[in-house]
Amino acid sequence: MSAESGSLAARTAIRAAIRAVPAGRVSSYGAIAARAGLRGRARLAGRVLREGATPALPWHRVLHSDGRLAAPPGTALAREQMRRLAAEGVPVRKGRVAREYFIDGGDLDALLWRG
DNA sequence: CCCTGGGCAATTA
DNA sequence: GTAATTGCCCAGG
Repeated sequence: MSAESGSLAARTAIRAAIRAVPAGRVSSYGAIAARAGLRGRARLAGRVLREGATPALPWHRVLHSDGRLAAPPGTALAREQMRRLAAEGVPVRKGRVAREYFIDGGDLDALLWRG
């Protein structure tokens, strides 16, 4: 059975994974997708955030594996993301967040942050 | 140590 | 076939 049989199920799992990220911590698309059981579908996670961004969905806690913001600097979106992260105690320097703030420790191999 | 550029692999709508 | 809020590699300064 292909896990993609239900894109809806995949999106639901991704949303749950994002909501599982506590304030003051961030995660990457890859980690979110893996956490949702969709290892290797980081892109799907990004699309879910972009298409299904809801107030209850902490999209601002999802960044690139490098720690950079998902949106390019200069955009209202990036500004909002940096602003929210800083409000939670996550300093953003040059549109980038320190790896120590990543819930996965900065390694997709060591993710399993499902604690 | 930090940053920039370009390219490639895989998946979904 | 195209585009997308990806991830990782290499090289240079």
